[in-house]
Amino acid sequence: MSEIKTRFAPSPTGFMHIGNLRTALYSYLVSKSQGGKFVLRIEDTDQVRHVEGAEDVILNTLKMTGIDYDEGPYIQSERLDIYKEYADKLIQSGHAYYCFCTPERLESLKDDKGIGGYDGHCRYLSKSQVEKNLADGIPYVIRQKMPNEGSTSYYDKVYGRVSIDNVELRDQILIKADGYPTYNFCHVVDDHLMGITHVVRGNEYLTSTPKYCLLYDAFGWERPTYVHLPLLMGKDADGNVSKLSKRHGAVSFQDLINDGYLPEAIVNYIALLGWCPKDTNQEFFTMDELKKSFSLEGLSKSPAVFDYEKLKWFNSEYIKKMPDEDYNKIILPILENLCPEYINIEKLAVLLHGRIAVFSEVKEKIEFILSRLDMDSSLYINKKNKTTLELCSQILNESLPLLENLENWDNDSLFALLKEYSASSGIKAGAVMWAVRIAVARQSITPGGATELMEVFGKNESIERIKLAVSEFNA
RNA sequence: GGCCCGUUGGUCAAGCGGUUAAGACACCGGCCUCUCACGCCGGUAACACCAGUUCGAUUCUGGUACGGGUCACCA
Repeated sequence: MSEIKTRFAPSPTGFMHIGNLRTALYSYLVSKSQGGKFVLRIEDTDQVRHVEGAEDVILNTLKMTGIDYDEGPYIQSERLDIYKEYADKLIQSGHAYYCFCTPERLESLKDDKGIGGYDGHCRYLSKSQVEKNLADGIPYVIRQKMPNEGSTSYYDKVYGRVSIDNVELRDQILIKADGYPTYNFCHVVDDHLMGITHVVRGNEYLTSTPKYCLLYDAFGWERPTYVHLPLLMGKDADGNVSKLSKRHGAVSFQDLINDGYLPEAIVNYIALLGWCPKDTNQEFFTMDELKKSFSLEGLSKSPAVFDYEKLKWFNSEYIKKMPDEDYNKIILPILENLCPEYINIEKLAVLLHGRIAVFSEVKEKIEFILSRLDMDSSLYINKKNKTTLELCSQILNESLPLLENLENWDNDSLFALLKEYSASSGIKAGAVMWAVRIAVARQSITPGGATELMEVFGKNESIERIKLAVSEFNA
C-alpha cells in the first residue's frame, strides 16, 4: 500500500474558524496516524473575498497547535496556468464547454427562494457559434458537462456509500470569467497533481463530491479516498442548534486564545468532538498520543455541539498541569498589569494556580483585591464555624494588635500567630480564620485562606482592612 | 421545495443481536479543609416514533417525525 497523503486547504478569510481547525487536525491525523505526509494549500481563487495578511493567520494557527506540514504552502493563485491547461483538455475531450450566458440570464433561472441552477443553454451551441463568440471577445466561463442520466456514487470512509442521481448535478463552472478557477475544479486538479490519497473535509461537500468524482473520471485519474467529517454545531440561548457561528460565542482559534485558552487544551478538546479513541476511555491527549490513537473507525457521523463548559474544564486541567515556569510567564504579566504595587503577585500567582479555568477570568477573581468591596456584614455569620457578629468583632479586636506586632509577614508566621491566638482564647481556629478572611477580603469566596490572603496583601493593606472592619463593627 | 446525511442523558460519547446501556463535562448531595478550589465518595438523567426480520432488538430493514447539509462566476 502506498503512503497516505492528506492536505488542509483553507481559503484565506482572515480568521481560523474552530470547525476549520478541527478539519485540519483530523486531516493531519488521518495521515500522521499512518506515517503519511501532510500538505498545506491556500485556496485563494476568490479575488473578491481576498483578505490581506490572512495567510499569516493560517500559518500561525498551525504553528501554535503543532500541526506541521511536510509540503507547501502551495498557493492556488500562482497556479492559474495549470488549471487553464487542464480545463482546455476537458474541452477537447468533450467533458466541458464554453458558456457565454450573462449573469442576468443566470439570475433569471432562479426561483423566488434563490434556488435554481444552470439549464445547460450553451452546452448545445454549435462549434462555429462558439468560435464566433470567442472571436468577438464575449466573456465566457467553462462548464463541466454532466451526464443526463444514471447516477454517480462513491464510498465515503465515514458515511459509506453515497449515491446521487446525475440529473441533480448541474453543469458547474470550472473556470470563471476572470480566468480564475473555481474550488470545484482546481481542488481536484491540485489533489491529483499533489498526490493526495485521502480527501478529508467537512460534510458540506458530501453531496457535491460526485461532481468531483466525475472530473477524476473525465481525466482518467484515480479517485481519492473520501473522508467527510460531521459538522460542528453551536447551541443558542433558546436551545436551538445550528452550524457553529458567531452568535454562539467565540468561534475562531484566535478568539479562544484571546479569551485565555491554551492551544493544547483547544486541540485536545476539538479532537474529541467527532472522534473517539477505540478500546480506551482516555481523555487527555498530546499531539503525539493523538497520532498514535487516531483511527478512521473512531470518527462519528453525527454533528457535535461545541460545549464551552467542557473546553473550560479541559483548559483548567491544562493550567493545573502547567509547570510553574510556563504558568508564571502568562499569569505574572497579567497580575502586574492589574495589581497595585504592594500586592505580592508571586504569592497571588501561586494561589490562583489551580483555581482558574481561563486566564481571562483572573480579573474578576481578584476584583476584591484591587478594590475594597462594600462590606456585607452577614458574611461574618457562618454556620459551620459557628461564627456570629459578636464573635467576629471580638476576634478582630483581639487579633489586630497581635498582627500589628508581627514582624515576619509571611503565611507561616501569620498562620502560627492566629493558631496561637485560637489556642489562648479558646476560639476555634476555623472561626478565627473565617473572621479574619472576611474582614480582609470582604467577600465570601476567595482564592485562598485568611493567612494566604494577608500575605498577598502585605502587612500595611491587611492591617488597614482589618482596622476598617473593626471600625465598621463599632459604628 | 428537490436531493443527500444524521438521530443513545442538557452536552461529548462507548456500544457494533442477548449488557444492571460505559466514561467525561455540567448539575445535585456527602466527606475533607483556615474559605474557595482541588481531591475522594455517591446521586439525578438517554437508546425519537411506528412497523418488520429474529427466540430476542439500542444494535438489522422500511416508513414517519425531527435536525442538519446542499442546490453560486464562495470555498
